Formats: sequence, C-alpha cells, structure tokens
Amino acid sequence: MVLPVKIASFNVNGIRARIASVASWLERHEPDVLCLQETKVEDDEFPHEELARVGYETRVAGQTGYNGVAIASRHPLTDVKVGLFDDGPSAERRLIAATVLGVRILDVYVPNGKSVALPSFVEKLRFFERLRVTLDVSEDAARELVVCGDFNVARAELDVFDPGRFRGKLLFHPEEQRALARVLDFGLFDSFRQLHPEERRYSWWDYRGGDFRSNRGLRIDYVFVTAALSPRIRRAEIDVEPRREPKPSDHAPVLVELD
DNA sequence: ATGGTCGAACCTCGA
Repeated sequence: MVLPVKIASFNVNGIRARIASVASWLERHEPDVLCLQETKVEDDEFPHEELARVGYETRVAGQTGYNGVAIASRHPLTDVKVGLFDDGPSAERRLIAATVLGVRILDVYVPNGKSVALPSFVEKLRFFERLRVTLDVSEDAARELVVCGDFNVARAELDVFDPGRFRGKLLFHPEEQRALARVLDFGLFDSFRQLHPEERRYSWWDYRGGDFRSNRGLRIDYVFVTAALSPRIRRAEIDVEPRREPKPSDHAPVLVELD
C-alpha cells in the first residue's frame, strides 16, 4: 500500500443536485478516494467531467431515480466490480468495489428498510447477509480492505440523538444492528469509533423539523477497515460543513486517513 | 403531533 491514504464516503442524495458542492469539497479536502451513494443517475448521465476537472476519475454503478453508487479517485482504479455476489442484471445498484493504491475499497448503499413492520425491512436484513457472503466469496479479510458507505443503521446509543425515542424503530432496531454486526464479524472495525470511543457525532439528519439545526441526528455512515489497517488510522472524522450549505444532502461526508 | 422536507421524475415515490 502507498501511504498515507485519505478515503472519504458521502451519501450525496442526488449527484446532479450536489455536483458543485461535491467538486468544491474535493478541492478543499483532496481525498485520494471519495465513495458516493445515492447518486440517483444513469451511468451515461453521470457528471464525470465536473469531477475530472478537479482531478478525479470516477467509476459508476447507477440507475434512474433511485440508489446508485460511484467511486471517484485521484489515482488509477483497478479490479472494478459492481454488485453483490448474487445480483442479476436488473438488481438495484448498491455496491461498487475497486482497488486504489493497493487498498481494496467497497462502497455500499444499504437499503433504508422503510419501516420495521414491512417486507422491505426483511429485504434490508437479507442485504446485510448477502453483503457478508459477497465479502466471504470475493474479498480477503487479511488484506488492506475498506468497506464504507451508508449502512442505514445506528450501531449504539451513542450514535442516536434520542435512543429512547428510536429504540425498536427503523435505523436503531436490534435486528438490523445484529445484521450489521455479522457483516463486521468478517473482520472489520469502525474507524471513527475506534479513534473517538466517547464522541457523540452524527452523519445524517432528517430534512424535516429543523433536525440539523437542533442536531437531532444519527451516525449511520461508516468507514470500516480490516485489522491490517485499524492500527494505522491517524484520523477519522465526520465533516458537518457541507450539511450547513444551502440545499445540502441530508448526510455529511465521513473520512479516514491511514498511514 | 404519525407531522415535517428533500431529489427525481412525474402529478407520487422513496428516503
């Protein structure tokens, strides 16, 4: 691995609505890699040029209207792979993987689930199982590997502004927490929590009800790393600045620096 | 209080 490496992840909630903000953020922070979720655009309409102008080559897995992931990099991307192990050609676009500077990177957008009482919640739990199988069959827990993105689950009380109000509800339900934990049992560590064991920081705030202004948020975006990288995390942050902009995404970028 | 607000593509859905 070529060191140091700076890797970021950002659910942009529509790349076309956010392209100027994302390009500006890339210019300010200059990560080696930026993983994007909810690009909400077909591959032939992705704004590649705007990211190339600030130095990034982008590989995409998009669809019309919903979902969509992309990896932007200042360095060559190799071994690009789209989708979960059992995805058919019409599957929702929620996973893209690439190798950059010797680091294997998986960019994930986990289904929201809608409500714990609906079949979509079962689909969310199944997605976590399928993500684990994808790791088992395609990736190596012994190597330098990053799994980042929007996981749509707060892992612990410290990751929720009002645990009492969220307990048993979507984004903070024990079943989805266990499902995510089984993915992490592959051999992944929560970089932000490792460096900041006590800090209450969020990565997502509902657009409604002035939730950001009142800091009523959840930490549901993560950068997970394997044991080969966990001792080498020098910085793990959530950058709330883009959430303060006019017309922001409802998420904030999360980032790590490894050396 | 089961509200509220976004993006994308339609006149509603998914989050």
